[in-house]
Amino acid sequence: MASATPYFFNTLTRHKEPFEPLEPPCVRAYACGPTVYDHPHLGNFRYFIWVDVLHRYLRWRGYEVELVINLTDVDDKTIARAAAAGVDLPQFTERYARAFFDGLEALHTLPATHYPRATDHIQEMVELIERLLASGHAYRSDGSVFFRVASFPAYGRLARLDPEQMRSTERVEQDDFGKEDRRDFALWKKAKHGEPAWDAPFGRGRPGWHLECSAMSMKYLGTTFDLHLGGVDLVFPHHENEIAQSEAVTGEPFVRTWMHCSHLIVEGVKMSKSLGNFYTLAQLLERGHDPLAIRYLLASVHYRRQLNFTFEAVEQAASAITRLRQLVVRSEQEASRLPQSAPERTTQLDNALQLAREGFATALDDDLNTAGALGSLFTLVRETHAALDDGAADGVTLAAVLDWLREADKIWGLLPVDDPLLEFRIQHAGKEILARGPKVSAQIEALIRQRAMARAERDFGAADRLRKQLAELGIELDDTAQGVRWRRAGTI
RNA sequence: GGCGGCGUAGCCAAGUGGUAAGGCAGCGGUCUGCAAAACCGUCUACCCGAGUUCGAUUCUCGGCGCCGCCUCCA
Repeated sequence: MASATPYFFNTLTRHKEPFEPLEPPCVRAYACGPTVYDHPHLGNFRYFIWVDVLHRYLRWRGYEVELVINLTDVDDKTIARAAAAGVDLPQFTERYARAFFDGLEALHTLPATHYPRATDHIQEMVELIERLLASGHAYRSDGSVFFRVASFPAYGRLARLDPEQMRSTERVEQDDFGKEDRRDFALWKKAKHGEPAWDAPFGRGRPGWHLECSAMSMKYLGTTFDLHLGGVDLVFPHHENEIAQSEAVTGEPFVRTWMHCSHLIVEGVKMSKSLGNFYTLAQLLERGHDPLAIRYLLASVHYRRQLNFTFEAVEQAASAITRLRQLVVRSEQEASRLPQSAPERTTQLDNALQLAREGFATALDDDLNTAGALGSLFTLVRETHAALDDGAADGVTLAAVLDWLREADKIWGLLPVDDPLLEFRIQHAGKEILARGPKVSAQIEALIRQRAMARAERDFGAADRLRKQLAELGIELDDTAQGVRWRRAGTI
């Protein structure tokens, strides 16, 4: 692929900036991961799909991406929920870590390089705290340790918050007791009875939430790295605090580009349990929604725009995927029998391909404009169908289209991969029929053969009965000019 | 109260200082034994008001509506 420069919107500067990794071709990225205290919901996956598309885009652009997604497995919520469930914390969090990974798999995300867990990095966090204490950026108070925000003048730069105003906030939290300044935040929380705790030189306790991300990101990616990703809600205080504690320790810039994904709303309103419109991925899959339709929908809206999730839109997404796959299926069927030289009139399809390539790349390079890229992609889909209908396509150009669609799909992850195909020819009643589809049982294969023969005899009554019989077995048939194609119901 | 985002056809959603991608749905055709897919045609959009401009959906201001952040929620 051409080596155009991506432009990303950097929350730090609030501008789109050319993205140049510190040490190309390597890109080091950290994405704030889930707190594993419940089944991940749609909003979580909107974010993780975005991370995945960004990951795939960077690889597609030729970068070697080191992606770290952490799991928060110790915090107020995990502790409280585990206690309520009467389960050990590790056992409890493992349950939801599993649910998280299951969801990622169902949605066809590429694996990250590391999935570190907070509880496996207590030592790294303790070391950071010791260094912060030694340099005066942190202080002990009643068994806990707090970060001294006043010692870090750049505080508030990411979130664009006025430090003076923050100081005068009325809100009082339980953990605020013992702070020098309202803005200070906990690095280490004093052990409470019955809660998980670790020994540390400054007292037994557990880490504050923000610290884990500093510890794990710097451990795996270095003290300065390229990209740090999160949901918009994390801009403040989480990321602001990460910057403060990390840069206070290292004296170096922590992250070069901060990117944040907007939230998802459902049917036009905020997703919340009290409104009854709160959905986990597992719930949607149980309802029979196609995970890839969900993937498509979540990926098709620009990440900085609030995404309005509707059930109608999921169905529409499923249709859109079908359209894309239909073209791939058709092209595969027709490519080999088309002339392998390019007659002049195919320049039309070739032009369409070039336009699609350019439009697609340009859109993605512009702050990962997925909707724009899909526009280019589907324009080519239409043009290719039209060229095939008009007999204006040659095998070489069509193969190039097919190659490009597969290349583009490295970002979307919607096309079936290495789906084993079964193919056979039936010669009957003076006709030869090609049949192809995914692997099926011998019984189903026999029915498909029978029906093909019935059709060759023009015994359509029998053919329709067999079609119906196969439908009951979950197999649908498409009769095309190139032969019969079967597929599992609901797939393409 | 402070800060920010959004408002494009029936639905989802790009984009642009010179009347606007794409997907889905609708309608009318073509093709098809049936079914599906596909193709062609078609319908329909830039929240309201003022301003800047030769010209604004695109810039500015105001209004309305929706959403979010302001210490642990992706």
